Amino acid sequence: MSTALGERVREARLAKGLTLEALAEKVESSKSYMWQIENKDVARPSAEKLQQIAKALDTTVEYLLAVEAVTQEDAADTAFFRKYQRMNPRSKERLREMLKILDDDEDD
Amino acid sequence: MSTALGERVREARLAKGLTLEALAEKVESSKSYMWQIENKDVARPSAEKLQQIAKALDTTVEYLLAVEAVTQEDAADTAFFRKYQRMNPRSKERLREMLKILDDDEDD
DNA sequence: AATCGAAGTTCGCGATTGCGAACTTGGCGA
DNA sequence: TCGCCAAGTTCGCAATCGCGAACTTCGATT
Repeated sequence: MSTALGERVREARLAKGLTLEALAEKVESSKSYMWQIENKDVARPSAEKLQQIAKALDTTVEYLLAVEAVTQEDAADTAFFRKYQRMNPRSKERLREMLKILDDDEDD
Repeated sequence: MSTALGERVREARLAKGLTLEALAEKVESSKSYMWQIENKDVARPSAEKLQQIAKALDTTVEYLLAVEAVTQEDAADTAFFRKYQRMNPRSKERLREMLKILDDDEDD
């Protein structure tokens, strides 16, 4: 009766202490539809809606949609990327440099 | 008559040398619908469909949906993340450590 | 225990998605 | 130039989205 998507949305919503109505407002949607997404397995929202939801809940569409269980690794990855995005351009640049070095090192 | 989404899908599809039909097959959809997404501004695909498209075209839902022009910064960010994801766990771990350090440094 | 409000749930319906199948276009070889 | 085939396009319809408005639950307050 509920999907992985539904469970993830609910979990993220509650984690932020939001009600269905509050989420609906952030997302410019209706609470009845937010409820359906969380509870009815027929609810397959449009990409636009889901992106708004992801943004409101501070995650990504990718994460919300992931079919299989998200591994620890995946979770760490998206968390990493979110932090990265919030950094200032100089720090980003430095991280990108470091990646380049590590990446080259991998060929051995 | 065509949207940013449509243009991005078309661009990515052609870049990979795919026909509408070939893309449709990868995505488990129809070529008529692929065409509509690229050409009709009423086409607002479901999140699931768009994720399959993003995967087939080697991008992200986020990128395909981005409303405004994607800045150089954004492009660099997603490119960075894609590379990061392909690295081995040890390298990832090291990058995460580095981010932590740089992140703390930003408070000054 | 009665009332109140906030959160969640159900229902019905117009609007939109997504598809199959037929049709058009354009390039190329005989 | 004609036929041929692949790629792209149009059309009509079933299935689904997404919403408003009413209804239910349930805890808190008196």
